[in-house]
Amino acid sequence: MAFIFVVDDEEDIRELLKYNLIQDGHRVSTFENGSQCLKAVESEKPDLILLDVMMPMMDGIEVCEALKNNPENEDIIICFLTARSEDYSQIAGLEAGGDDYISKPIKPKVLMSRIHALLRRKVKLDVKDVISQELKINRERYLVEKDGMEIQLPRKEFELLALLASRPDFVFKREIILEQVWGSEVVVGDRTIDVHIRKLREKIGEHTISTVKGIGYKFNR
Amino acid sequence: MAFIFVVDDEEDIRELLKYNLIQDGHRVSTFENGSQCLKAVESEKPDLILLDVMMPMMDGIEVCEALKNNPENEDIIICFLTARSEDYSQIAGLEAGGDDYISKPIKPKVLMSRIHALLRRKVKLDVKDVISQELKINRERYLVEKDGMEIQLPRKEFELLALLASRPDFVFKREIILEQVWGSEVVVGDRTIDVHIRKLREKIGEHTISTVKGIGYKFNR
DNA sequence: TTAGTTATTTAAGAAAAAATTAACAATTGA
DNA sequence: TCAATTGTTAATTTTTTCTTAAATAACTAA
Repeated sequence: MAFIFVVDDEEDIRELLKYNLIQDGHRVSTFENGSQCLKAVESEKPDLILLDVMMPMMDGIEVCEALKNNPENEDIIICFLTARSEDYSQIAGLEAGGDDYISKPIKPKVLMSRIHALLRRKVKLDVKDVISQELKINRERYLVEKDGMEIQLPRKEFELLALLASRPDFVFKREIILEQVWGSEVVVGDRTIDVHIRKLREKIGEHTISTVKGIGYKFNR
Repeated sequence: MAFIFVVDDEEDIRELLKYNLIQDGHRVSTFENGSQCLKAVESEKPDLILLDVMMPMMDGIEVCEALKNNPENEDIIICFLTARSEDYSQIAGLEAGGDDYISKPIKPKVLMSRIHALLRRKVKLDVKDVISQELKINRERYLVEKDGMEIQLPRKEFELLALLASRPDFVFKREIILEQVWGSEVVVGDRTIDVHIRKLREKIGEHTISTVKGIGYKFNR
């Protein structure tokens, strides 16, 4: 579902978080300090980093700043882990680029609902070509390859397809689709999605996208 | 993207720069003093050197002079790193052959945009002729060869073509085109791109460049 | 089965984006 | 400096894409 880094100097916390996150279907890497994490980010970018604020050597805020200084990392969601005793206003006020914070002691249910909320905002597909059976999506070239044939899709159709294909089999709710493809400000009706779905199905095959009534649509693997 | 040397006596600075440059896709070698750097230049020439001015033993200006004494190194871009307290006029006045300077403390974003600007100047010089089917682009001579016929293109048209042709099939967004061909400071309208595209198509053929509505343009392989 | 809800389909019109044209400004070079 | 070339803008037209509306079909649950 998502690729998540956990950075905390205490092993217990790392294990707790890892266990819960994996249960929830995510891929997880843990690090016991900031520099390990930064190094790892160079080779593979996670979707989200859970970052302890209080750590020896390099604190979470520094790690966050180091990350956010690089535009390539702007898509990574940072969520701080703070001890309850720490000053919230301080955390909230730091403009280091964090997206949220969760205070310890960590309640797994709270953690998970926060993570879900954060990931929902993201979903911004990575730039790599998503490949799925006889269908290839090339984000750089803005085109779709179906059985070797190149198909040019209009912008919205392309983005819609790219979104759905970013997580095959995952059902995207209509609201999420609107949020991701149209953006939160723009207000368009639900029918608009249908029409685009229809055009997509015409172009890339009826079976590739299926409807989940009452919920939304999904891309079939 | 480019091969960059970093010369600074402080390890922290070296690491910071290296980290950011690598993130940006460059190949980086670091040196803690001038003579190490000079020796390395003999075996492989970098595209750009980030050179601290204040260093024990041999300062950055001496290094620069030593480099520029050898005509073989004239293509290497030198960018000085200076402490804020140092006298700018002194730096600016030194005719040692530096191309730019960045003052400490270094803000990675500033650094990167400078580096981009410097490299943009360079890339134009040393990228060899891009060849694509019956079309050859000669960056040194600023002309295009179409079916053996030489076509002289105006500067902007040439740069636009050269940019698109540097990555055939890749869709360049309008904003990127503006950034690369016109530069980030200059503000020109989107229609300007259209007009240049049109002139290009007239001269080198309609099919060579295609439009991706809502996104930008691409050069067809 | 049937009412109620939700999705599909179609066609048409609105909106957005790009192409085109022509005129004007800036630059260059003689 | 003047003429020619190059670059930019503005206005208009054309094309493409997006959205809506309305009728129909499909599904769901009582």
